[in-house]
Amino acid sequence: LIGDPKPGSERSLLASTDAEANVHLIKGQLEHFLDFGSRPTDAVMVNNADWLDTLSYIPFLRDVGRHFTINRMLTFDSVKLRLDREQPLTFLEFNYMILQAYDFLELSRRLGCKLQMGGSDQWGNIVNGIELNRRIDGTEVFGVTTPLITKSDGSKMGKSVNGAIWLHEDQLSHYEYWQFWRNTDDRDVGKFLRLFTDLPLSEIARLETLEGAAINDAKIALANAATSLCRGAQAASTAAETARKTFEEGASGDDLPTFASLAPITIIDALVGIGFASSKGEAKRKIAEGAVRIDDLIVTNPEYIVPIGVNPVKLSLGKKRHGLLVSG
RNA sequence: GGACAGGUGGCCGAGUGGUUAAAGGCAGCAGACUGUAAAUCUGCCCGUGCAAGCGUACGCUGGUUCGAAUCCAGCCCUGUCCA
Repeated sequence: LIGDPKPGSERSLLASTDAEANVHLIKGQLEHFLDFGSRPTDAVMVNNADWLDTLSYIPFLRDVGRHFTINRMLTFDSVKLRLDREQPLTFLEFNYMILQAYDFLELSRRLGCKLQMGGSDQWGNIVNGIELNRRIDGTEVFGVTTPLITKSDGSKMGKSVNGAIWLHEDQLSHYEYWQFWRNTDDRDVGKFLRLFTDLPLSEIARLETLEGAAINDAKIALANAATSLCRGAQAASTAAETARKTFEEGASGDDLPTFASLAPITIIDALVGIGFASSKGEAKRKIAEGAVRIDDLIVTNPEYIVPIGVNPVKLSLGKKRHGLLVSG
């Protein structure tokens, strides 16, 4: 219910019911990668509300707060950035690092947790937790941080940046997820293969040597492996097959995004309906730019009516975005 | 509580009475070139409409004016310094 200070602005506060719903969703996603069972080596997911909710302010300040100096807290990046930019930082946000440090203390006490891992932006928070354990309990715990994953163009692979890559199908279909990896920048292919797939390193080494047009094979391997891992093998092969049909044969696969209509509709409504354009105006502009095709024929007439029949109609925006218009 | 500075489109940031749907940059989308890559060049980038236009928009609410992002008043919010 309290988040890390974001660089830009204050976080909006989540209602506790929303936070709870998020917990379930996150667990669902993690289950693709971890086993939450009862065996000794299985993963456990805990809720820090279990200990944070019952904290009393004054005892907490006396026991934990005295181990933190403001001087030090002000030097952490998340805080410093806000202050340097003359942006507001509320006391609520300022407290986040203390609470995260305290979480580590509780995890160590309750579950014998010895290691905290996170992105490099969590460095300060993790170090605070390590020190807190040492100062209060005299226990030795550890932290590991990894560099934030960036693309070769310098942009972060975060959920807040545009073109976010969503783990959950509701946010991004299997096909689009596959396409994300398929469209990886050449320079990132090797890195992503290592980070996001469990392919043998020898195989990755081989794929990395591909150059020129052949590097596309490596991208396909990346897309297949990454999609299998997160979305399942079935989803990966369907997406791959759809992509193959669509891009290599000029046909269309059934995993493409679809938009259903009962009656023939205008090309503009079709573009908006399927999500290729966010407004009618944008749809018109794209038509004027010659970017819109129906069954691979460029549509120049904004009044064009798309026939909706038994067979799906392929609607394309640009070279990469394809979808199907179906009856229904 | 006081003094000063500020709140502009997804973000950054110009703009101090009309020619401002608001310069420029970033991000994004499309076209050309390619390999469903990058770089580069070009176009687009509030909504609606075929269009003229209309609607909405520069923290909020009022006011002045033929006309306000721009002037005035009150309020809200932020920063810096002071108490």
